[in-house]
This record gives sequence, C-alpha cells and structure tokens, in this order.
Amino acid sequence: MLASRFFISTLKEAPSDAEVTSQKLMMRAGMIRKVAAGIYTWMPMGLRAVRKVEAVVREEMNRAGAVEVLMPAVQPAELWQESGRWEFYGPELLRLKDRHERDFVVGPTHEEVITDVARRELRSYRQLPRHFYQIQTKFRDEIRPRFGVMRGREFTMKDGYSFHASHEDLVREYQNMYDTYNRIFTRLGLSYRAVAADTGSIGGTGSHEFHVIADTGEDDIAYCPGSDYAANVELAEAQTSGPRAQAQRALNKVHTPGVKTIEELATYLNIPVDTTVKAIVVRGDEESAHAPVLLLLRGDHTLNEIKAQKVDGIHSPLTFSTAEEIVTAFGAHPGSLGPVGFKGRVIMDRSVAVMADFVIGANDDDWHYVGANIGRDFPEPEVADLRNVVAGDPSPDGKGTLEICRGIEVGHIFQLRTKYSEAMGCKFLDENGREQVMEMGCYGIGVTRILGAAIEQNHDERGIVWPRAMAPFDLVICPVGWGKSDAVREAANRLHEALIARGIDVILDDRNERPGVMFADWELIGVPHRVVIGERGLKDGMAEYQGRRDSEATPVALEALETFIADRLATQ
RNA sequence: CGGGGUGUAGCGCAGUCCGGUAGCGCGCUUGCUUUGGGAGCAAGAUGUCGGGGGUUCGAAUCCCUCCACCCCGACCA
Repeated sequence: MLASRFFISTLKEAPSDAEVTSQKLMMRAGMIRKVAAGIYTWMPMGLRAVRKVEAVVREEMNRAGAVEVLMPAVQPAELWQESGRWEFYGPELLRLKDRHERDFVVGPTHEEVITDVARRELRSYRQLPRHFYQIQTKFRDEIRPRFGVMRGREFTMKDGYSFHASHEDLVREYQNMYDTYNRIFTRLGLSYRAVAADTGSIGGTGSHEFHVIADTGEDDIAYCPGSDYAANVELAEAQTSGPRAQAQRALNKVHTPGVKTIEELATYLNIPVDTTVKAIVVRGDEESAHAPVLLLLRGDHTLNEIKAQKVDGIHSPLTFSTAEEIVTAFGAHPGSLGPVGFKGRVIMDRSVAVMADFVIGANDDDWHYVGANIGRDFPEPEVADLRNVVAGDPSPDGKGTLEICRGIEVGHIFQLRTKYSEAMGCKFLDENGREQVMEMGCYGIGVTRILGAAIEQNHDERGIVWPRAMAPFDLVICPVGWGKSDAVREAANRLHEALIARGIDVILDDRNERPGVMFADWELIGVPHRVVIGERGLKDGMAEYQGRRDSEATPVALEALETFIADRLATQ
C-alpha cells in the first residue's frame, strides 16, 4: 500500500468533545470521525483495524464450529411483541414506522430473528446442535453515549446463538465458547479477565463476561488474587458470617440537628462510619401495593441494586420510594430513618446482622438512636445479601480476600435456556417423536468496543500502540528524502515489494514528508513496526528498524532486512 | 429525565461583561529556501459568529425561543 493512495488524516489536537484517551487518539489518528452523539464514521485507517479484529473473531468462531449468517438490522415489531421485549426493552430500543405505518425496530440484538429462523428451519433432533453467528451493526439508543466507540449507540457486534436438544449439550457449547473467547482475546493481545456475571435484561441462567482490564472501564470487577475467582461486582457475593456482637449499651435517642448523610452523622458523633447503619426505602411489588420496604446496610457499604431487586416482593426494576411515601410510612424524612417502630417489612444485609450497639435513624427528624440492637430494640429482620463487595472482603471461594479493579466489557456469554424458544414456540421432535422446546445459548463480542479498549490498555504519550493482531498495518516504511534521492526511492520500493510478496501488511510512506512528520504520524497511528531508509544509512548499505515500543532504532544491513523483519513479525 | 456549561474558519481557541461591521495558533493554497523528530520566509484563500425571532441607526456581543454538543447527577437516608 502506498500512503499517497491511501488516506491519512491526522490531527495535532483532538476535538474538544473527546473525553477518554482512546477516543482522542482515534480522532487524532484519523480512524474515526463523529457524525452525531455516539455515531461515528470509520475512516480507512480505523476500518482496517476493525477488519483485523473481525478476521480473528470469524476465524475462531468458524474453528469452533459456528456458522456465519447475516440478519437484518431492521426487524418487524411482531417478533419483538412475540418475545415480550416490545414492552420490556424500554427506550434503548429504537422504534420506527415504515410508510404503511407498520412498526419496526433497529436491532439492538437478534434473539428474536434467529429464533424465528431456528423454529422454521430446525425441526428434528438430528439437526441439533446448531450455532449461528453474525458480525453486524447494532443500534442501542443509550441514555448517554460516551467514550467514543466504547459506548456508542451504533456499533459492530459479533453475536452468536446456539440451539440444543438438551441442557447438557448447551453446557458443552457454553464451555466451547468460553474456551473460544479466551482464544480470541488472547490472540488479540488483550489483558483481560473472564468474570462471572449477572444475566441482566437478556435473562436466562449461567453467564460470564470478558473484561479488558482498564482504569477507564465502567464496570467494577471483584477478583481474588489467590485463586481464579472473578465476578462482576453486580454479582459477587458479599460474605459476612460469625456470631452477632454482644449488646452492651442501652438504646439512647440523641439530637442530631441538620445531619442528613452517614458521613455527617459519623463526623457529628465522632464515631467510625462502620458503626452506623443506613436505611434505604424501596418500593414493594404490585402485590404489596408498592408498600415501602426498609433495607438496612452498614454505613460504609453501598446498596447493590441488582441483588436488592432479586429479593421476592421488591419491585423490579428497583425503585426508591418517594419522599411523600417515606414520610407517610415513617413519620420522618430521609436522613433520620430506621427500623425502630416501623411496622412494614425490614430486610438487613448480612453484615448488619452481626452488628451490635450501632447508630440508626430514629424516625424523628434530626434524631438518631445510639446503642441500637437487633431483636431487643426492633424485631429480628429478614437477612439478605444486599451490598456491593469491597476490597478486603473474603473471597466467596474461601481462598483469600477480594480486590476490585475496573474493566471494559468486551464479551458476554449466556445460557439462555428456553426463555426465547418457549415464548416463540421454537420446538423440535426428539428421538421418541415427542415435541420439545430447544435450549438456547447466546454469545456476544463488542467488535468496535474492543478497539477502544485495546487503546485504553496500549498507548503512550506519542499515541496508539496497537497489539499486532489489530494494527491497521503491520509495518511502515519511512523513506527520508523520497523526493530527491533516487537511491532512497529505489531501496524503499524494493523493500516494499519484497514484503508484499511475503504477505506482510506494509505501507510505504511516499508522501515526501519530512521525517519528523512521518514519525509523528505513524507513532500516533500506532503501527507496530517501522523501517527508515535514508541516504545517510544507504551509503553504508544500512537501514534502520524500530518497534513501536522500542526507545531506539536498530541498524540493520540492507541485505539482511527482509529476514530481520520477517523474524520480528513472527515473534511480536 | 434533573442541574450546569459550551456553540466564532477543517482543528484548538480569543473577542461577548462594556453593541460600532471578526481575530490568533495549527492546518490549507502558491512561490522560494529547507530536508533524520510535527521546517523558514513571503504572498493568499476560507466564516449563514448553531438556527429563528426581537430591541437598536447598528448585534458574535443585549432579550426571547428553538437546536446541537459536553459535563455532573439519577447510591439516597
């Protein structure tokens, strides 16, 4: 490839609306251009990187026995009404009408379409198992798109769906995909972690997420350095056990004027935050007519909304009671609430269950109780795991303590079981001629998100440092003095053609730019290998090689250059 | 959805308070020089000042309104 025929459009300064490093660098490197919030054009340089990721994904999916299909981006509403998600999916689902006023959606995911395909095509156990996948554009109307291609509204996803005659076979394929995903992310050169995950809105049981480890990630991951335990904080079980501490103090009501938050309370009373209990009021479900439910957490802990909404009788999605509902039920405002005297349902976190002599709101504005004790001062509440784990908590596998890090979710695998096949009548005849509902799995990879995540993980002050597997080019040849030196031009052309013949993805920078401009551009773009050919070295029959992470160039004899490069590319 | 902010040349920004007919850096064009880390000199081109309405002799600037984008919040007892 000649740079003069390709398209290079770098910027010295990033547009002011770019927030995170990967977005700034992709903009500056001319890989993406923003069209609207969360919607981008992939420029030639960026598209090459996308295609490289797709190639790895496609190769590994094919190797794992999945077959590629391509489903429509625009889907009829009927399918979504059939699965029930027309109502449930919410405003993230982009809905539109055609000229006949018929409803359609722009697909955020494709369970409905593939299940429709499967129920028409797969009728016998002899046709199972089957795994279809596609690499396709999705649209999710995010509340707040941000971080460039990491949380765009339109994005490219690999989504695969498998169909099985039995749950055992689904579990086998799930493991197959677990292994395949590990191969894919390893080949892409990412530092990642597979974590146990919540099944979220897609539903089903059994799920792992694959996270690229990066501080700019939007998810918290709890992991145990002493074992292979890792889970999304949404899911990680918080363990607190042991006997309850002995009650020593009497219940005492103290005046706490103007104190609203736990921090203010701890400061005002000059006590540690973890000797207080915070009270959170959420709505009950329809059956209880949304009666307020009081949740109790230790003062330094935070509520895990996903855990809370899984508790029977609590409204899902989790909804906090309004100020009016709270005043009616407790006779006090938020900031002074507690279980003493409250007649409704109370659920305490496991860590509260072992506390004694704590501080809690008195259901009287500007008053708290100190020396409060469970059972003595209010009835023994239900116990549940309600909080987010924190660093230092015991690992659920009993092999040490947990650490927390941030991750970017780039892959997610689910055992859907029969959620969609049941709703949409996706059935087959088993060997006894009996009709059975298919077991389903689904497996997603955020192709375009991977690029952002890879840059978050691999960059320096000069720009992107692509892992080789997704670099837009393997190697760039920078000729110094292209316009004035026949010898340079000749040597550069010769090398260019030789490397093409070896199947190396090489670009020759024939723009006749000054060396500084070329170096700055290619370091920004992040091409992993560079060869410089100039008259200075040519006199002695030498060229220079420099890897993107190298601090200095290595002189290489011209005649040895080809094999030197081939070696480098083979090892890095 | 609530709160805050920003919108001026391709990109980054000044000018807005205090109204007088638009500027800087980078980029772009042309010429000459230069050529191993984002060149120098000279000459140039490029603006519905986000849109609409209003006030005024006169609006980027003041008022109203709409739009776009960004940030914060949506953990809260």
